[in-house]
Amino acid sequence: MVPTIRDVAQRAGVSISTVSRVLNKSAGVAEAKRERVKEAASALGYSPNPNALSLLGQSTGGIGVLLPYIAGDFFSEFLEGIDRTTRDNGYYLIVSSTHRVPGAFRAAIQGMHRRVDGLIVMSTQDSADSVKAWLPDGLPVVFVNSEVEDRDLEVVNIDNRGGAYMMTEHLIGLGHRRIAFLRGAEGSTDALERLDGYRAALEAHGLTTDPALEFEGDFTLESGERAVPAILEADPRPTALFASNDLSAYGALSGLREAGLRVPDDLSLAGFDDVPLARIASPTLTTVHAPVQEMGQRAIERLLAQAKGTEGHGRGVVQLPTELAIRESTAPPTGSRAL
Amino acid sequence: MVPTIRDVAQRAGVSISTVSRVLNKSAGVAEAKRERVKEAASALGYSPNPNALSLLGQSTGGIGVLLPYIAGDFFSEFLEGIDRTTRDNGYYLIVSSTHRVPGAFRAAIQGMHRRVDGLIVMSTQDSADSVKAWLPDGLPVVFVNSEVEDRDLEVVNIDNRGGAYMMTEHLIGLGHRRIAFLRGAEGSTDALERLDGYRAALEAHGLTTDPALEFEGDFTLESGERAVPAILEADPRPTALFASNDLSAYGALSGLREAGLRVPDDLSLAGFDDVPLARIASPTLTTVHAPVQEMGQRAIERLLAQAKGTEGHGRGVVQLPTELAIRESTAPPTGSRAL
DNA sequence: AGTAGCTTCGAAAAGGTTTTCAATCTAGCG
DNA sequence: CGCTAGATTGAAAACCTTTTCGAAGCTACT
Repeated sequence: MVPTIRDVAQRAGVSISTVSRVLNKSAGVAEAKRERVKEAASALGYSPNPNALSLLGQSTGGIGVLLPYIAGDFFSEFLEGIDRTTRDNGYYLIVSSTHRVPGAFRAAIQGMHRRVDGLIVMSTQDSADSVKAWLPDGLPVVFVNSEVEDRDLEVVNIDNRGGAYMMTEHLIGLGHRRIAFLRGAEGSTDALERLDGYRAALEAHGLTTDPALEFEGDFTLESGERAVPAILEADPRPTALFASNDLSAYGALSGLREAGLRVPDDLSLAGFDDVPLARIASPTLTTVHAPVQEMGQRAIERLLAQAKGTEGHGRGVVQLPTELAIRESTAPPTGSRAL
Repeated sequence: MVPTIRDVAQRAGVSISTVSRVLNKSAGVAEAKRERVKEAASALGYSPNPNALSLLGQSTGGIGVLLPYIAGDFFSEFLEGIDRTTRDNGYYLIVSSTHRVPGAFRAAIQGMHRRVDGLIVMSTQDSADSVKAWLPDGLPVVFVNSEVEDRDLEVVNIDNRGGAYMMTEHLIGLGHRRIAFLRGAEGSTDALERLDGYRAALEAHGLTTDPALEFEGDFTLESGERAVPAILEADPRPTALFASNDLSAYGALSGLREAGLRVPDDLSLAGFDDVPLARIASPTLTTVHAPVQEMGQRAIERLLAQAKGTEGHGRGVVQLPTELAIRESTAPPTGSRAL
């Protein structure tokens, strides 16, 4: 059986109050007893029952993380970023994924209630404001990669719009005029913001946005593969494809290869996220570098600050800047020249 | 404030015992009161405080997962496999990673103690038997991908040795005679078993193992890249490279390309794991398919069975079979012909 | 020497729940 | 009508810890 404070007290010949006092370094206990208690505690390998602590209203020591998925570079990198900082601060991580199932969010929050001191929520489906409504009052929360209206919520976002804008400009700069876009998952905020950046850049450069150039996708490899035939049938055929994320870009790459087209010779291809393999697999992928691990770190830092009450400053939205990673998969369109 | 059972009792005009009885569907409560209690509970949005439950010695509802890392296809796929089954059974997931730091394991276990009903441990560093020693008695545990001697421990492994053996045979079958091996992380069990399978296959086919053909690596992209110069300097130069995992295989691929060599024309390349991109990125990678998600599922199923006491059967080691995924990156060596 | 004040420590409450035990009430049977 | 068995319900213990409160013992000052 696991030792309780009572066992320690008995072994040291003192009351449980004294044991508690010694172990929590509070007020005066005679040196002799203090020694005996310490000895007894370590001999028994005692550690306080965390449930009892939580029940007393002390912190639970848990940080909840709610994600759409766990697998995949994007989410797992993010988790990794959180994990380290969390543990360094003596917290542990409770993770749950929703798989974009409606209602799963609510259930997950319900389940984490009173088990965690704070929550990091990546809600790509519901807006932060609506999720906020299911949250218990007073629970510190940091939203990540989420759409938000209430300026009083803490949010750490990646600058999706800016990244997509830059990438589109890069393609335009290479001389592309018909640039197709492979959309992300329906209802996802990232997907929308990236699309938005793409459109804005086109318009800023005097190119018209064309719904016929925006193809359905959902961030998966398969969706990238599936989209290729339709893209190739567009008339006139686009000279570049900007995919909403790297994974679907690779899917498209596979589909293009099957169709006998070469990248970037026949078609330029760009992604978003900068997964580790993007700079390795051939052709190396031009993409928008998203600081995912950093996003995790920032989120957890702000959450801990909030939980410890040392907040006050810094409410609101943080936009982490993205960077272009220009690699082999983009080039000037055949028969034209870059400016 | 969050409602407690007392609030429900008050609102329904009964004692807390009655509320508890109604909510736990135990013995007879008059129909009228039963109704009133149910109504009050749902009106208040009451749910029992999980800490109080845990304190009573009931289950905590938590399942702990200890991994070396979280990021990366291998680990995150594994987590994903666990996550779903866990949630479907009403448990939640506590995740911690050790980053292969010595001692981190012990600390993590300490932290999870009494917060979880069971543990899934992927210990690539310490053997399962030695980890078992730090575990609290009576805590259900399933080891995963771990070396084990004690036949009474529950273990779910991937057949690393068999997979590496098959892959090596595949390369030999193509006509390769000098097959280099890129080792995995120092001290990792997977790494050792895969190396073992490679060596065994060589010997079984009358080829001598040669330490000069076994190159240092640690499962990372970078280590694959770094190893290339040494591999190319080996005399005579190997005609095939079998990397301990896909990631380092891609690293090697990048290094090879930099050196001006083509895969598989100048050198065949094989990996292990079968990450999603392996069948997409060019050239598609010949690799050993490891059923990682399934491993997660099996582990959690056996753990839950153990926790619920419905075990009895099935102690011991389960080896999940691996399969060859033959793709473009392997071919007969130049100037020779396959049998 | 008596007492005020401090140090040291134990008893007990609180936190939320389940479960056991005891009590009350009702209905049925003789 | 009286008694017993069964149904229904509430009080209280137990889980483990921290913290408040109060008591006891001691020192030092008047």
